Amino acid sequence: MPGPGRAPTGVESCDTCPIRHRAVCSHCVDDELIALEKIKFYRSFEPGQVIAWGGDRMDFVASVVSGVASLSQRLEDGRTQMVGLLLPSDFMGRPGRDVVPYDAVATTKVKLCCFRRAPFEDMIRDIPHLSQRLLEMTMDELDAAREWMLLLGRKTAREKIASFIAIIARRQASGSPVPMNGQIEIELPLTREAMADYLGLTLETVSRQINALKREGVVELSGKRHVTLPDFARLLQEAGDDADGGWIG
Amino acid sequence: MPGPGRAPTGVESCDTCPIRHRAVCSHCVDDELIALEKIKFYRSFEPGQVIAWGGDRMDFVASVVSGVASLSQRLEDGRTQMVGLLLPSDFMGRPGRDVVPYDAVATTKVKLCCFRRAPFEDMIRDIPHLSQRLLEMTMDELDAAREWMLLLGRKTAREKIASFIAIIARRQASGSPVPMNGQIEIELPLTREAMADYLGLTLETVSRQINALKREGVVELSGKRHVTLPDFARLLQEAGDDADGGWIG
DNA sequence: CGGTAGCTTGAAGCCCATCAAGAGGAGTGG
DNA sequence: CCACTCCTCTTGATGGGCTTCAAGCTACCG
Repeated sequence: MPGPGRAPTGVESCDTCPIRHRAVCSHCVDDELIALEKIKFYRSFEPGQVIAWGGDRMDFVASVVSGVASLSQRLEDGRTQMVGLLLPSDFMGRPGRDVVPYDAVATTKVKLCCFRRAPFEDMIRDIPHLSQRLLEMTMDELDAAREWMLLLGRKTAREKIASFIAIIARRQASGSPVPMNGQIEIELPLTREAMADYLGLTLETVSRQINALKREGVVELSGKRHVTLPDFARLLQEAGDDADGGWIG
Repeated sequence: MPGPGRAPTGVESCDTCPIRHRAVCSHCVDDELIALEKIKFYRSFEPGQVIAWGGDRMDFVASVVSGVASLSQRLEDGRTQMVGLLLPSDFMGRPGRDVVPYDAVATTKVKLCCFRRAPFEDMIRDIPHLSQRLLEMTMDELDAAREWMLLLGRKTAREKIASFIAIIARRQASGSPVPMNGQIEIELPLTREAMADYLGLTLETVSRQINALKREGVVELSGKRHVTLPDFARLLQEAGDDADGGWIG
């Protein structure tokens, strides 16, 4: 296991930050940003590295700058359910609570923009632009969690896999709507096992269903992780959602 | 189906409101409360009555004053998953969005304290006490949703039922921790079918598992809805959670 | 080359869904 | 009061989808 991810970074400015306009800081203006920059620092993590164990104290909150991290819960006997998938611009941690409730793990190389907890909590209180953006993002996460609950509770294994691929495609398109015609290329950011933990399945079932979709031409695989989608509408149909993907405006 | 639930209420004051200290308004002080009172009105709904259909415009947000309401998502073929269970003091609706993404249904007699959308959104912007409380509540809901995801994705039918009963017991204890010794009496606020929609099961499985727990003395039933818990620790054990119930500080 | 991590594939079995029938209780009206 | 209906819930029988257990495959790295 690699050591702690304290990054030996030089100075990095918010001006050139890739998530400047989507992260928790996106509504902030000049002096607010300067105040944030004073309490921020970067940390990097390697794939598989644990960012925080459930139950640990965590003395910072953070935005994901690049890479993918997951939040997981675990039952005593080891059964694991992923409950959050953090992509660039997503926020990690909860102001007002210093103990992490879930295991946070880097699933790819991850770079975090971290804010020390105490000053960040003060700023949440004092800077409406910050707390309002955090409220928006938390509500978006709640919507996503509820979509996810529908998947976990009611979809078949095949639908779960198709839904997952659709979710990744949409999030990698990042903002702009996914074109319904034309090829779409995506990179799965999770292992089969992590996908199983995301979807409430076993890794064997994940493998079987992915290969079933491949055999039927719904997806094409190059290597284990790279996926080509020849017909996104077909994928959505397999996912069991509405034609438009069931996304909530 | 009964008509719309516009309540012919007389004046009702926040001073005597049962959810005054837990709802979205709980941090508000004198003049803030007066401003809220100007835009509030009450509506009541009968069991089974639809509060809002998914896709509808909703021109208010609301706090649940009494009773229980549910939020549900539905796939095209009719499969239904409950994604929210709203008990007294819970908040309904999302500032900044006027279309409801889920079906909202009263599962018991429900009384809502409603705020007209537009002025409420202005107040969210202008009154930090309001937006900060809403942020807290939204984060609590997100935590609950994630606990729920673990249940949906990884627990057995038996564990789901035990977990559900434990959740209801805790929420009816409302704040104060559930005593681990002594009898606990609860009232199930849902039909078997609604429980099935909550838990990602069929109503037959719900019925079978409840009666299995009864046969084994984990719960006692009087009528269909009233439950006595002779040993709460035993119930938690059946739920598969940690000894303390897996609640996140 | 061996070792390991990630993935695929096969075989067997169990948990839960599905289909079906009936019991219990509340409300209605004769 | 009883017959009737409707709704909720219970119980039984059957089967399928997914898990579990097991083995082998592929790529990568020492």
